[in-house]
Amino acid sequence: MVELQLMERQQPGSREMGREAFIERVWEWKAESGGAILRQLKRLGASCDWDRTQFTMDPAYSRAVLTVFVELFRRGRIYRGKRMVNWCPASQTALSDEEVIMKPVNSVLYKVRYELVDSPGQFIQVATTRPETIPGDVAIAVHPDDPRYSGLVGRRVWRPLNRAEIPVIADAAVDPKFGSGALKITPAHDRVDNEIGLRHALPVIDILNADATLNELAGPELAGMERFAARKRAAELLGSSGALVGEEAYANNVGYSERSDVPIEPRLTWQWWLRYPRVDEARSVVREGVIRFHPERWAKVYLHWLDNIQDWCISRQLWWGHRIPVWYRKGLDRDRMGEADLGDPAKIHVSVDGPPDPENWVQEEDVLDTWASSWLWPFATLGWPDPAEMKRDGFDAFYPTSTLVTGPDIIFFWVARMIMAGLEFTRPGEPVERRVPFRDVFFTGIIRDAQGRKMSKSLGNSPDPLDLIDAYGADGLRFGIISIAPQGQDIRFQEDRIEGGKNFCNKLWNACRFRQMSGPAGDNTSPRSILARIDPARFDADDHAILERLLSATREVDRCFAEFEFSAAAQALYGFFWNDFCDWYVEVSKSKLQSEDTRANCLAIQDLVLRQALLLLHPFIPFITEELWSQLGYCGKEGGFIVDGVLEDASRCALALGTLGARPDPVQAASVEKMKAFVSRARALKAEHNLAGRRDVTFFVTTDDAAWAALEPNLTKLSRMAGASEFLRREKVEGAPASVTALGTLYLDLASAVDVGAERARMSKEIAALDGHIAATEARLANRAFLDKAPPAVLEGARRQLSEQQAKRAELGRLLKSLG
RNA sequence: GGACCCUUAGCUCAGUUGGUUAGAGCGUUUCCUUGACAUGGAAAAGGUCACUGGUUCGAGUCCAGUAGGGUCCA
Repeated sequence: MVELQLMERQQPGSREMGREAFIERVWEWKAESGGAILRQLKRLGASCDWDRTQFTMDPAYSRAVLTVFVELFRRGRIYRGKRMVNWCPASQTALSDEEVIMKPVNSVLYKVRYELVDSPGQFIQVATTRPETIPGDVAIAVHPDDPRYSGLVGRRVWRPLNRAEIPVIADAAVDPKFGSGALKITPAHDRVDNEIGLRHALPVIDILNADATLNELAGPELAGMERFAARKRAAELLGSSGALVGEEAYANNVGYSERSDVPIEPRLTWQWWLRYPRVDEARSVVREGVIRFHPERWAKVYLHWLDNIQDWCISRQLWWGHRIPVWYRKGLDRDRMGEADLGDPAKIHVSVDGPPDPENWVQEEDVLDTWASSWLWPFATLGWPDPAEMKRDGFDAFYPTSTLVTGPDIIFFWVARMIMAGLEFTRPGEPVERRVPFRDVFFTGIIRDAQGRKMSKSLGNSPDPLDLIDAYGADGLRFGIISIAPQGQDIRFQEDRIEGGKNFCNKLWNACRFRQMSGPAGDNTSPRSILARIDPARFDADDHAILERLLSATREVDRCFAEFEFSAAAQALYGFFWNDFCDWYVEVSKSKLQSEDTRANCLAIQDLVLRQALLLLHPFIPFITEELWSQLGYCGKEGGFIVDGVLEDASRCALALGTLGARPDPVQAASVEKMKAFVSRARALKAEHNLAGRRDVTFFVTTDDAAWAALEPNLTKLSRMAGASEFLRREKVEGAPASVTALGTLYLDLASAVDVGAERARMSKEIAALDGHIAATEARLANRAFLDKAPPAVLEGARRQLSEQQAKRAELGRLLKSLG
């Protein structure tokens, strides 16, 4: 980033400014951008312990990183070796396998023939996408069992570029089905070729410079050229010499540098390598559930990576980072160092503080891969390795941490490595349960844009959270995002959902405002003081229903948190608050508040419900809930913030209500569902007859005594809800638009002008649908096997359903007939 | 090549041991500014749950296969 910034500002690059000056620049940049991220988190309402922010380059943390290097070196897990690495020619550093991104590329496959030395005019043909590497060829390899080439193994061919004799060898790694079945071997520029070269003791011809231009070993025609220009030139040279037999389009995968997005070069260089510690233990803690992944399936990805783990290239040819704490004796020829020399204190010094006589030593120039510092995060942030600092920072209390929240894209980079580091370095000798860095790992979805693309700086498709907060509020953004973040799936960013989050906050605000306007505040300072204002003897069905729903919503949120289903929790709260509380209870409250009998109770119940709702919502929308908590007087005499409030789980809430004798009655609660449907049918009748705006419509009801007994005490509320002047019970009604409900048949009193045709059509449609359901239910109940095998509750349900359907069908048939 | 995920309303997605007539938000249509809220209320339209088989009394849900899309690893 800093290199980019320097380029944009047309300032001197890092090489010109030198190591010291460059590092200083990076610190400046870190101060700016690191601060920006913290500001974003704070505005989002993240409740972190801001006094404990740390950076991996801080002195104390840095000491932990170097200590780990020294320890791992001492334990024989770190070594220096000249091996194939992924080389980024743009930033001129090695990369780990995890930093290489494979991309499908449309390449050209060149078919090149190599002439046999002892038999001019006879050729062996190979296919390659990289003809510019031919000067680095040291052999042609074929599969030992390939009959086509059995007579050629051991003979020699002419290398067509930078002409020289090279042998034909046999190696089982060659795929006889690819191309012609013969492979050119370039040990300096391909991993597989390198292995084959080692097996056959072939020489290595490195034709590339660090910047991926070709060097003099590539021969006079290609030396000095850039690699892609050299590829073209090589093809031309092969063509003019007759070695090029043909070319065809070819789709293959090419590794790109994550750092600078150019194709990487496999390259032989001296690097520092780590043999991962605790691989088996890291496998078993996840397999056996000491650490649990959510969603669970990521464990497979993790285990697969561990099963195929390769040594980690931890050195980088960069300036910014933790400089490797290795010193070489002055005058030592590093290229000729062997494994044994690493243990020779006369030649090499490895320590955190450096050698006592620095004038005789030269420090390693390379720095560590950034992940070689991040993997220590769970304990290096808690004072490790210094016992006094560990005590001060609370290592004993906080390690292992509880839950790591992260993205699945860094499962190898970070999660797996943190687990291994924790197991290796913390609490030696103690059980794994004490050494793992965390117990649960929650993988978030990756936020994509509306087209499903990953957000990236180069696409410019990532919105600035601060802009979104300006437009929708931090709470709106939080609630919107969480509501579109299903467990385990990537998230498509849609701004209208963020707007939905804002609208929900607005709804919450207004509902609380309604409470404040409805009557004087009672004592809200504790659940006990609110319960003391509630008289269960005065409960009506709606009171039972809202308390019942409050408990079930709380239960659902409890469950969601236990299962890491945050989106489902937010949706449960949305539905409860908007549909159950606002759309129904607040509306019926408008009647209840008119009567002295029910008024105080209704206000107290609202206070109770709002208190619990705010507590439940607080983790999702912290700012607005904190404000409302204070406004509605829940904070108590001595102050107190909701963020410090205690959220009781569903069973404790039920217990508290039970103690008061206010346990919600499920039968009463269920009757409210019928009344909601009743009101809904009444509204629909009005709407169908263009009377939706009228508040003075009369309805007639034909029903039995039991249903009327349920309706009668609620008629005032129901009239208000339906926009009716009244509901009148009748024995018989003729020629009025009607609707069948569980509480009786509703008739719209439309003295004049019933559109008989439209009514008949509407009713016929409803009857047809019902007939379909009845037939299906009858068929199920007629099935002997169903009767024998289905559980009684299901059978009972089916029978009840059938009788309800039949009753409704009969009533609709009668109504249709009465229309004439 | 290997592994995993996805395919449900116009769009984005829920649907967790198989069990009444498959849900939500947004969008669409119609109506409504009534004293919490038009950032709102009411009503409505809209789905052969990708396809084909199988298991089962019963499948959006379980199994196998096919097609399409995505991700990771080689």
